[in-house]
Amino acid sequence: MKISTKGRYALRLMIDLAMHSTEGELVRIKDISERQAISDKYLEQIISGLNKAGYVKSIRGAQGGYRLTKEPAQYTVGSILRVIEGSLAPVACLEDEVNECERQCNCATLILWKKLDEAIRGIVDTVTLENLIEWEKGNADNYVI
Amino acid sequence: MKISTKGRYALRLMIDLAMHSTEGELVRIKDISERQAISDKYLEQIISGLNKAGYVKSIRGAQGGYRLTKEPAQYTVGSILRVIEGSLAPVACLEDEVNECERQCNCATLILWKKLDEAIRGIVDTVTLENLIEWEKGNADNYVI
DNA sequence: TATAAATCATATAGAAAAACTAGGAATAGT
DNA sequence: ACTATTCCTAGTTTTTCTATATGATTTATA
Repeated sequence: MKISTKGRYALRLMIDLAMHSTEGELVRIKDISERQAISDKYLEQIISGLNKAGYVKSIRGAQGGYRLTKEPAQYTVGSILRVIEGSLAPVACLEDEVNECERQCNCATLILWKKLDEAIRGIVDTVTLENLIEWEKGNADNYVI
Repeated sequence: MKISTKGRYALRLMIDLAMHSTEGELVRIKDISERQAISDKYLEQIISGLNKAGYVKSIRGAQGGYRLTKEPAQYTVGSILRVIEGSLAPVACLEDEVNECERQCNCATLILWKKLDEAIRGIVDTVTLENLIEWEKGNADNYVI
């Protein structure tokens, strides 16, 4: 019941990107890698997924880099995590439109999983990248004081 | 971000135990294994943990078996899952009393993880084994109709 | 046009965790 | 004694996670 390292890195990557590209400047993987102390090759893999999902725009070649394609408020945490981790449902049988589990007709735990799924979605689909940035700024202030 | 198979089996085991030991009768692993279609050796491992946690009482030898030690309403889903899976916190840095992560002072995502953790606990620490049994009975009825 | 700087693509290695499986010891009722 | 059961420990297989490695492709710039 853990968020993967890849998912956590993806959020930090998006926060970093948002905070270092306020005017749409391009940000290099290498810089994010250094600031966040995450392997650049690993970040490449992660951002590749975000790129294919259309969450970031990439420019290749020298002086290239990445920038967000939307305003931070337009990204929910859940949308980012799902690109990287796949479904955030707590059990596999909630993932498909049609539940193919043969037990579902008398599966008490399914009700539990649905409640848990709702609770999780209530957070991840509500909190946005903009919120994360606000919090990051708030914390930085606290840190100074 | 998934509940493990072991955790799901543990809940089904406890539900089965509760429903087949209403008067405190002993229930054999073999019977649970057959009813739930789960390997008996795997169930042994799982119930061993529950036994050590004092959640079930075991009687060894012929005519032996297991029974619950408390009323179903006394077990939260979270307490059962934690015996089997360990902490249900969505990130490791929420597990210890003292957060040792060096980033925590300016970690925006920590606020997110705390919210997510609260949401999860709001479900797993509220729903009890008794609730699961009620739902199981309710579903069984629906199935008949 | 050559060079350097960047992303893009793919493969693979290593470690850790998950999901079982197996064998036999200990215990207790008949 | 015999049988039925839990208890204990180790091992095995599979999968997933995390990260690294290599090189191709693209593009700005000297």
